[in-house]
Amino acid sequence: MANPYNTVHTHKPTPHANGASCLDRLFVKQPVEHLASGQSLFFEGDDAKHVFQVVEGTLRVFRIISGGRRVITGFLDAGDIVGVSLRGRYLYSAEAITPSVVKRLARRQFDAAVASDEGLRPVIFARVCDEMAAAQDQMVLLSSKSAEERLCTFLVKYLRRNTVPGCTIIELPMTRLDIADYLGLTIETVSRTVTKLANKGILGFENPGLRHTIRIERPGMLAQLTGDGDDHEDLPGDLLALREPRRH
Amino acid sequence: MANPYNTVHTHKPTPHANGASCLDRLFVKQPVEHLASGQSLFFEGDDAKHVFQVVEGTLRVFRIISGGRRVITGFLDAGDIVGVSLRGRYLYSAEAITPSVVKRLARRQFDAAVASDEGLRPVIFARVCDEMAAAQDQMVLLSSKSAEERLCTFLVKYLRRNTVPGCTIIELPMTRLDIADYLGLTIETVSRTVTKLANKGILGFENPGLRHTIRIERPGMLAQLTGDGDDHEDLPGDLLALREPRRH
DNA sequence: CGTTTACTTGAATTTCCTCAAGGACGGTGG
DNA sequence: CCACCGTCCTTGAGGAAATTCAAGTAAACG
Repeated sequence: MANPYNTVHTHKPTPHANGASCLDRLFVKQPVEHLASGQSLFFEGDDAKHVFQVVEGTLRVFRIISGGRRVITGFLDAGDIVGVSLRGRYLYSAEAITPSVVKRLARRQFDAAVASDEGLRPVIFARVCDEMAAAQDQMVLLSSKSAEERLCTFLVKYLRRNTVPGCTIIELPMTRLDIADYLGLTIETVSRTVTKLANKGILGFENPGLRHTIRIERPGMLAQLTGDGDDHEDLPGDLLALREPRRH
Repeated sequence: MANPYNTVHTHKPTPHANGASCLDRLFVKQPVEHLASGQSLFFEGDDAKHVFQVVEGTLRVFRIISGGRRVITGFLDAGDIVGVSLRGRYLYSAEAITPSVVKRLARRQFDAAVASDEGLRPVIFARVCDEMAAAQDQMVLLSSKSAEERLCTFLVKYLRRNTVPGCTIIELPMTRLDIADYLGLTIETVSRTVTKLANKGILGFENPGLRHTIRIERPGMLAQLTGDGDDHEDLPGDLLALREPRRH
C-alpha cells in the first residue's frame, strides 16, 4: 500500500510563474487537504462539483478503458489546476502518486469568480490553452513517435517543467508503469528503452539500483532523440528534404 | 491538384444544435469566403489573427513533424469554430478537403464579444470542453487501440456526427491517407482494415470501385468492434473483472 | 487516350508486445 | 538481525501487429 518512492522534490522551480498569484487568490482561503500515495481525488464520471489546485505533490490523471487498461492523460504538479474544462462530470479519474496537498473550490464559486473577475479570465483561459496544446503534443507523440522518441520527449519535458534550467537530475515520482501508460507503451518497453539510453551514455543513475533518480548526461543528445526536429530548424531548404526518413 | 472527391453531403444533419444560433450571431454579418480543395486556411505558426466558422465543406487540421510526417488532429465540418483555444499563434495548419465556405472574425472582435456577451461565454466554453473531450478520446484511441478498433471508432463517430440517426451511408470526404494520418496508421493498414471489415460483412460499398461511399451493414457489430466497451456497461462487478484481456 | 492520383494487395521486415523468469529494494514480523 | 513477502524493475525468448517496400489496379482529368 505505502509507496516506497515518497521522493522529496529538490530542484523544483515555481511553475506557472505568470498569473499564478492571480489564481492563488482564488484558493488562498481554502483549507488544505492531504492525500496519501495512491489516494483518489475524484473518479471519472463523478459529478464535477469542485475545481482543485495542487499545492504539493504529483497526481496522475487517467481513464480506465474496456479491457481494464489504463490510459494516463497527464500528470499534475504543484500549481496545476484540474477540473476546469469540463461540463457536469469528470472525464477522468485523478489520484495521488506521492503524498499530496490540494485545495478545492466549489464549481459554483469558481464559475462566479471567473464571471465577475475580468482579470482572472485571461489567466484561466491561458491555462485551458496550455492544456489544449499539451493534448495536441500528446496526440503527435502517440500517433507517430517510436518508443525511444516518446521516452526522450517525456524526459525533456519533465526536465523543463520540473527542474530549474541547467539542472540535469530528474527524480521521477511516478513508476515505470505510470510512464508506460502515459506514453502508450508497456512497462517492459519503457524499462528496455531506459536501459538502452543508459548504455548509450545519454543518461545514468545517481544510485545504482535506485533507478528513479536519473541524471541526464547528454541533454543535447536527448533533445535530438525526441524526434521533434527542434534542432536544425534553420537548415537550408535543400537539406531539409534530405532529413532521415521516419519509420512509423 | 483538384480533388476528385468533391462529394455532396446528403444526409447531413445540423450539428451543434444547441447554441448554434447564438454563435451564428457572431458570424452572421461576416462575408463568406470560398476555399478550393486543398487550399489552406492558415498555417501552424501563423499569427492567430482570426477565428473561423465553417459554413460548408470539410477541412483537416494537422501538424507536420520532423520526418515530414503529417499528424491530423481533427476534421472540421459545417458549424465548427476553429482558432479559439490558442494564444498568439496557430498550433496547427488547416486546409480544405472539399471545396469549402468559411467566415472569419478578427480575434479582437471575437474576444470583445466574448468579454461583453454574458450569454455567449457558456456557448464558447462548451465548445472548448467538447474539443478537450475529443482530444482525450483521441489520446485513448492512439495509445491503446488496434487498427480495427481505430477504424471502427472513426466510422461510428463519423456516422453519429455527420448523418441523421438511422442512416447507414457514409460518404467520406477525406482520402485514406487523411484517415491514416488521423488514426496514427499507414495508408496500407487503413486500406487493409477496410477490406477486412467488408469481407466480414460489416460494411459494403455503394458502388463497386468507388470506395468513398461506405454502407454500414451491421452498425451494432461496428460499435462492438470500437473497443469502447459501450456495451454491457451494466455488467455485475464480478463479471467486469473477467472481461476479455486486451492486447496492446 | 495517356497521365496522375488514389487505392489495393502481397511479401518481407521491424518494432513492440506477451509471456516468463529473476533480481533489488523496502517493509514486516519473527 | 535476518528471513520473508510484495512491489517494482529488468531481461530474455518468441510472437503478433503494423510498417516498409514493391507492384499493380482503377477511376478521374486534361
